[in-house]
Amino acid sequence: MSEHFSGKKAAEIVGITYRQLDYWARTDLVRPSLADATGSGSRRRYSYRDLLELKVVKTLLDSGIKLESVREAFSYLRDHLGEDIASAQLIISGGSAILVRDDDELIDVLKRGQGVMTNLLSLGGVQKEVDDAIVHLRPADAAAGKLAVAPAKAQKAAPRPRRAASGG
Amino acid sequence: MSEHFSGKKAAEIVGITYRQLDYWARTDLVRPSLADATGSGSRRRYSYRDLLELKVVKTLLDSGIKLESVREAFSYLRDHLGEDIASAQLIISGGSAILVRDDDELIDVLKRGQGVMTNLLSLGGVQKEVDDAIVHLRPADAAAGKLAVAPAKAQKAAPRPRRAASGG
DNA sequence: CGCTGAAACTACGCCGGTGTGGTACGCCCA
DNA sequence: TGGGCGTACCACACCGGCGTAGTTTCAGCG
Repeated sequence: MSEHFSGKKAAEIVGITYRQLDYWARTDLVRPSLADATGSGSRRRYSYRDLLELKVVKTLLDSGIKLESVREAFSYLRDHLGEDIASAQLIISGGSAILVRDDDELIDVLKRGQGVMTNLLSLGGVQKEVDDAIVHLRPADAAAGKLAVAPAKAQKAAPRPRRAASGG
Repeated sequence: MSEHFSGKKAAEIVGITYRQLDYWARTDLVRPSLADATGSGSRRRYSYRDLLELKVVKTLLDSGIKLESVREAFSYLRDHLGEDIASAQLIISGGSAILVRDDDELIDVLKRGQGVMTNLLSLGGVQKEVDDAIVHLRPADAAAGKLAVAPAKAQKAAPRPRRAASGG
């Protein structure tokens, strides 16, 4: 029933316009992994994991990153991001990106990157925001706590929906 | 003779197109502080300090930051950036920006910013790059070391030389 | 099995940030 | 004071990333 999210819901939850969601899907940035659009009238179905990705994109945009850079960062993210999202730190710099799990490691990377611009994002916070938004936008029944569990599971069970990314 | 830089030279040194330099000057992002344009045929004169600002902008752009965010960051930078450029770390996040001088302070800020995107730049490296570029593009006479002094002064005038620009 | 509403699609426009190319104007030197 | 050259200016175009409006088509219901 509610393991998936419609396009509109997804947009609401992560705080973007439908137009953005649509554009990102078409241009291969974040596609619904449960059900892609198959023409006019069909329906996209976003997974919880997709919401996380959408939220990361939005967060990056809000912080002043160009969409182009976000695309490049994501080609890296998809390969290296496992289930343990909350504890990871994402660092992007131009076209490159790095994932860091440990705080000390993070500091190390920062010091090494002298002179080079570095963009940093704590993924744990992103996940929390999405969870909160889902609960807030819940139509009553889910407020019963059902979905408060599902997200935790979703990140563990999520297989990797691989789509053909066309170049970058 | 060489305390200032023409528009074209400035663009060369920092590695941007003249069109960008022109656009940025017109739109009030980085203006030549020694002599602004007063109409067609006039000449802009950039100071060394201006070069640093230009280079910071370019570095931010290269790292994937939107020009709009750069503008906002600079309105903060101009107020708070003193002489001690080399030891400062610039952190921007969307519209806000922070300057950090100390490494521990930096780490503190990063941890505090859980979930919020953070963009980080070490200004010391930027200065070094500019200095190198100036030397490399020198037409002989300046290679005599005249200008190698002026930049050095800028960073030495600082009250506390915390971290030398050697790292990078 | 047909209706209907929602969501995907299409077409068009806008704006910021630049590339290109041509023009006009000062600055410097003779 | 005039000539040449460097440079600012101007007009035009383009492209990405959307907003807006209108159209098409499917999903799900009765």
